[in-house]
Amino acid sequence: MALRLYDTGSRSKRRVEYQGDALTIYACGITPYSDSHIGHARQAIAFDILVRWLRSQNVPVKYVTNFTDVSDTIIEAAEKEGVDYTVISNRYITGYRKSMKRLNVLDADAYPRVTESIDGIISMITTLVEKGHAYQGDDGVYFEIETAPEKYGYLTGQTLEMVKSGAGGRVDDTGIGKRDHRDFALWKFEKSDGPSWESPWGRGRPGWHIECSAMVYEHFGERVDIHGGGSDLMFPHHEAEIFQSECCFGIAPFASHWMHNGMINVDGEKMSKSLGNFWTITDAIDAVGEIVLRYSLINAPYRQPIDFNEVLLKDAELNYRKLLNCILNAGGMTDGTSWEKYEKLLISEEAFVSGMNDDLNTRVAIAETQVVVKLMGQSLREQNRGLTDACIGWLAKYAGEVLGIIPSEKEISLMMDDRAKKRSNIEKEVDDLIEQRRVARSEKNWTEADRIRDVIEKMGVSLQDDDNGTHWQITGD
RNA sequence: GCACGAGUGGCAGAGUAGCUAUGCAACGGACUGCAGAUCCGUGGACCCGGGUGCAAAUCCCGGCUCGUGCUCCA
Repeated sequence: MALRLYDTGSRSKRRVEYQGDALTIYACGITPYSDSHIGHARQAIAFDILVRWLRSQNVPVKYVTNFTDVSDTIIEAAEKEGVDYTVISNRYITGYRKSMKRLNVLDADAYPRVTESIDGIISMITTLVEKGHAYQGDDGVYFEIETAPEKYGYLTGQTLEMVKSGAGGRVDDTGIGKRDHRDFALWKFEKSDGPSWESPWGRGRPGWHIECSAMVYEHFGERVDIHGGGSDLMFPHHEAEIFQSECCFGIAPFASHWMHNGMINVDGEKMSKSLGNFWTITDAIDAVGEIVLRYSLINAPYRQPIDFNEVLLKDAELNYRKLLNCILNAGGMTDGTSWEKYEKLLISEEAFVSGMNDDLNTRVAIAETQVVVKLMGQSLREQNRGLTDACIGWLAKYAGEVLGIIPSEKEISLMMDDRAKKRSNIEKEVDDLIEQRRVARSEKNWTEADRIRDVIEKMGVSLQDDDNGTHWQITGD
């Protein structure tokens, strides 16, 4: 396979390979305790682009992403509202799925939930206890780091000693029954009346990390080709998964590639509720539209931090408008037009493909898309239908199918209808005004001509004067 | 403190040894009565100091600055 992907484990770009019938991808999803934010959107889009790219290259892919549908945060939210915890998790899962759809994120093959994976979780913990990697403490079952110290720091380069010295007071609150503060919980015993399940060690609920190991096993077996999530999950979450899965099944590596997307800052600061610079996905979509949001989130390659700010959004919006206008001006999408006769398009294709194969460089991919949009602008001007159709074919495949930044054909044709309707509603009036303006212009009455132009533009119409007279079109909404 | 990553034109942001990134902005031009839109073109950059090379933004060493992580996190 031509795709080279950065692997956090080896800290290098490595060729992607797969062993079974399909390439397996697991991404850690959200904990649904509040509205999803643009950081969640970025993570989902990064993996969506990975899946779309592989599929467009005819690689069979199985993609699974989970919901951590039981957690302290969910339980707190439920208590606050006086509802069952499932009310909270279901509400935000529904909201998340809805947002993903709007952002053109394709459905994963499965969305497992912790609460539906309890059996698998218990069975993994049982094995870990039997093999001597886990022990029961006063308040839960813990994984014992000292039983596999060589695995510590695989993703983050941290050593056992560093965590002890640097973590300050925070390590005190993570469980009182541990032998070592770096051990992590596999099963937490029931404290009050929160959700809990029977287990060989007593009623309780899973620790945060074990769910993903269990779900990967359930869907893919002992190992997975690509595993990932936000870079903030590297430690401790993903390192904990490595301990659990590798020790449970006696295999290594658990994941061939670890893929981590970068975080989002807002106006140069970390996005957080307390700073008040927090964007939920729905807020962002309301502000700029769903595809512009998606465009802005793939403007930088997935590993780079993104600064979410006015300039980024303005840029994404402008470039998206250009793309969309070209398509609308060309009369919408056309089916299956190839571009192999046009050398410029082949060159752009080559650049796009090699950019994507180089660790999913969406920045290069977007740059090539912009090149093609420009070419299409020339083509429309010259009324070169063959080239225009070829450009549309290129854009449909690369900007549409791969990057997901073109609305569906259905939406495009709705936009076209809408334009046509608007046009026919005002056609007569505009034509009359243009005629009046033409007369004023022929009399060199520029004041009157400009006044009429203002009137026309207020109707949402833009005029173009050229040799053949005056043309007009509905301004992009 | 330790770990990981980053510092590129006015701005966003690719490139990782020799060949135009791209977009916005600026400037010049075509078109226009003017403007807008569109198109054509121009200039301008590689944090600092050393080193290796015919050649370094790109590799190596040192420094400075910034971001993130270090058991809530996408």
